[in-house]
Amino acid sequence: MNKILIVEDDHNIALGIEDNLKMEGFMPVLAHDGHEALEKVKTEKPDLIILDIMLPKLRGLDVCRKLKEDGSKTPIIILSALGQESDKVAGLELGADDYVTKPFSPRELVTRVKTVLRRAQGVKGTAPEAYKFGAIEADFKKFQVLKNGKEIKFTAAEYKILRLLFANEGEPVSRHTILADIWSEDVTTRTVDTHIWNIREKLEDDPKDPKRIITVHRIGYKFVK
Amino acid sequence: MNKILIVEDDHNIALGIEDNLKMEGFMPVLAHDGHEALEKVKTEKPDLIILDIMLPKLRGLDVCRKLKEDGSKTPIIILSALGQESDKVAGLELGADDYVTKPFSPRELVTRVKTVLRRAQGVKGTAPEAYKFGAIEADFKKFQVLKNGKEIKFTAAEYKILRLLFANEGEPVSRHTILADIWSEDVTTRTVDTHIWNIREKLEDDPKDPKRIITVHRIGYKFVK
DNA sequence: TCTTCCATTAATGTTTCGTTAAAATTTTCC
DNA sequence: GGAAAATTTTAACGAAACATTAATGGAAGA
Repeated sequence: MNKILIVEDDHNIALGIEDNLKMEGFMPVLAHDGHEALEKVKTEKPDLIILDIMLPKLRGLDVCRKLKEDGSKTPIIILSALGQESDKVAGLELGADDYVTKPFSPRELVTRVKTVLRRAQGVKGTAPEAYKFGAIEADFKKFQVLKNGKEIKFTAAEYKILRLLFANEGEPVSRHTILADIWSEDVTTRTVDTHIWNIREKLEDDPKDPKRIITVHRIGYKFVK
Repeated sequence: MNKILIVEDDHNIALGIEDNLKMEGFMPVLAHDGHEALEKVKTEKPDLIILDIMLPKLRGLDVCRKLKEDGSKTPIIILSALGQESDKVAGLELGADDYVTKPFSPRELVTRVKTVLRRAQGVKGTAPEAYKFGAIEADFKKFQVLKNGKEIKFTAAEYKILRLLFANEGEPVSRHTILADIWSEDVTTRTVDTHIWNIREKLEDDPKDPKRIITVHRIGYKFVK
């Protein structure tokens, strides 16, 4: 069973994450600041670290850097609020394996944890983080989507949906799956439609006649090359 | 008769599967989370495991991994929702023998169970949700059917009927079975006819003289290569 | 021949989706 | 901390897609 170190100063968030990971069968361990984090990495030897980038005493990025300096191979998922984009990118460059932006749904975090662990355990066939389809290049690690070499700006929600659709290229993803993965279940269905509409406006040549983000009536949406 | 372990947290789905397997002469055993599953594998020694990938406590993939680690040879069929492609792929690579995407028809699952059991003695090789008959290629996970390389658009209901017929290729499927499988309860019989008609219009070279979707008088319809 | 079952078409009813605007919320910036 | 900006969510309505019913004639089998 996988042990997961949660480095998070906000107690409520930490407990929420802990509960959700427990329910999924993981063994969570808590640390409230950077120093405690480094200590517990040694004593607990977790399989994965969930690291809030905004920490007291020692900044999350410093924790990340320190671990890598020490030669740690433990995968890291960064938690960051929006508007810390430079921090996120910096974190990824320091060797973080994934990021989750606040606010996130428990489900989303669990999905990322599973994905990163699977990847760390060397199972092939997992969704990559960079895609290139026709005129579109997407690198979700860099928060960057290019169309004909020009950057398209997406909002956080749009990124999350887009990444989900890309990861399931060719296959429809149901509204329900999108909702469950990205929100905590209880959002009106139409919200997804609106986001899809906005994504199409930015991504498609002709949003009225989409070629990439295809509606599969009564089933969901799918992304095609 | 063969003993089959159903690992599924949703009670209704579990009972539905159980009923259908019983009717086909199998001996179903239930487990509703990952820990119980591992336990029952030891105590019950099933011939096949039907495993929902989304489970509380212990993730389906971990159950799968754990079994293989323990050297279990018991075949596994994975149940997964739409849009969890990466999980499905990972599952197959972890040694699952087949997967079925929710929502599935009971009949289809039974067919898979039989196929996997038959295969368990002899040759290996997965034939999941994709079929190729003559000029027709069907990929139900992509919701895509090609005829001579060109896509034919089917509605959701048509897909379900088609998938049912394909899964029972060569054997007639009764109207009653179609109704029971695709609609929960009794709809007017004529509805099926209309859908069959529409499918023929799209699939057949000459809908008036069908070669693929054959009427078996007083019995039902069958799909032939 | 007679009855039952099926094909076929059109029409009606229902659900789902696209689209827009505006309200609510969150984030940014001062 | 508070105003402004950006984003997310809700609501609403029309349009499109789809499912179902109904009705008629024709084919198959007893």
